[in-house]
Amino acid sequence: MPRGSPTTTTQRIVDSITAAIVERRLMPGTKLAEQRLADIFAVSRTVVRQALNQLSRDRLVTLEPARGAFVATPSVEEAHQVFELRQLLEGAMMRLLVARITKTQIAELRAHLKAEREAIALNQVAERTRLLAHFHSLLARMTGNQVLEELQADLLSRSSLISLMYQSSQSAAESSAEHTAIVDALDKRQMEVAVQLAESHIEQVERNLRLDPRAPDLAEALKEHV
Amino acid sequence: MPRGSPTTTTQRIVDSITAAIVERRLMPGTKLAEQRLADIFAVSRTVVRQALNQLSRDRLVTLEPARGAFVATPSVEEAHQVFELRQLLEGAMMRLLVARITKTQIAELRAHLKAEREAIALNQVAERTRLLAHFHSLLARMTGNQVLEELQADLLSRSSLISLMYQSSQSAAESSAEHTAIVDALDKRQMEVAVQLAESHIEQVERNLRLDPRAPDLAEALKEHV
DNA sequence: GTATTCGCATCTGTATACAGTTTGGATCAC
DNA sequence: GTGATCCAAACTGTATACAGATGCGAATAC
Repeated sequence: MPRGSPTTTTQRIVDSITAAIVERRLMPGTKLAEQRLADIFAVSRTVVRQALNQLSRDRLVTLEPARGAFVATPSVEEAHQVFELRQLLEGAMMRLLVARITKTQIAELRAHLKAEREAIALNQVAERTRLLAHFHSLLARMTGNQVLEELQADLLSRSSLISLMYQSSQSAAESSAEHTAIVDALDKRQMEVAVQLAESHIEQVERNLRLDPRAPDLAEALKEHV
Repeated sequence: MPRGSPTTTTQRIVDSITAAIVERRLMPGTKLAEQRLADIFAVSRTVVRQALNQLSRDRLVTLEPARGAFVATPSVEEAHQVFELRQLLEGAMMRLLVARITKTQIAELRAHLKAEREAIALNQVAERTRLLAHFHSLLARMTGNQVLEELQADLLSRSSLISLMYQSSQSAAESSAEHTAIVDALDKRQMEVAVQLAESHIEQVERNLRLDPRAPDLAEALKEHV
């Protein structure tokens, strides 16, 4: 059981804050004061600090010495690096999956794709966002490599923070179509096609971000000196 | 500055324990009692606990509820997954590096290779082990992707723990020769050759481990029930 | 002699207390 | 009226205190 024990108090708080960040209820740069969180979760600052430390290792929170914890504001450079890594990783995952994916797993993916399309058709924004990200979790899980799966989970939550910071102009329908193409290639065991599709999909996701250096850097300059 | 601040007290302790584990001064399974560490480092248990939490996220230490912290004893399965991920990742790194590595970097790698050979010739065991691992850090750094570099650092320390748990029968000279072949391929921009060499190198490292399921599983069974 | 149970010592998990730093505002000088 | 300085409130970082759990050993029953 590599991943932390069932549901310790600290983990509960980590999960709660993670969800709040990913679901855009906490915006990047928001200060996370220890005492306030302690009051909210009805625990002592000790436990809150542990949670904040974990979140900082996940890069969802940055800790500034003697100043406190803030929801992370990933730089353009970091954003690019996260997506570059995802591109490498998901390409590599395709090579694994073409060799070892089962018919059952393909069916599971197809069911997921259907759910994606439904959420898109019904215009359920939160749900479709969740599903579009979850597709990538599924792929990682299907490699059967838990270390890889955990890494992917980290990268996905960071991606999520990045996407909400540099709003994406990507069409959900387009994304879902790309997912479908990837599953088709996997189903037909077309390795190079799958790799190519997976890599260009991530590239597409990145390209659709507003990675305009001006706005975010201004925000960061602000944060540094105010 | 993604990586934690310069040298906080906590980080000092994390680094110290990490070094102790990697340099085989703390064997897998060793109990890390909080008060003893607090005495050794002349700090309170609060700080030690923070360090242990970080180490547990790096998978170098496992925390058992109400029982304490222990130097991790990675399972055969986990070992395999770490190496599988490294194989994917380093293969992918080659694709990046063939495209962007500079002559200066190649020269740096060649200098490193020379140092490897010297340490091997002089039979400096600790130094040659360090250098053989550092080669992989260098490759990661040269991608210019800091997120990737940090991931690689994590995987390398885990690999180090794994190697000392399942002693490697690998010849250092052979490893170094494989490193040289990889650099040659990068120098000549032979992408597929470099990828192939990098992947088979990691495979070779894994194959040379005593991944005998009996011994370690027995040790773990022990740990669970005694 | 073996096995089981009870109790004490030790250790972890959490809360609280205290010291040092940062921050924001008010006061004062100009 | 504008700017700098100083002070107080608030917050972080660390240590300590306390409660609960664990584990080991002695004592007892069989």
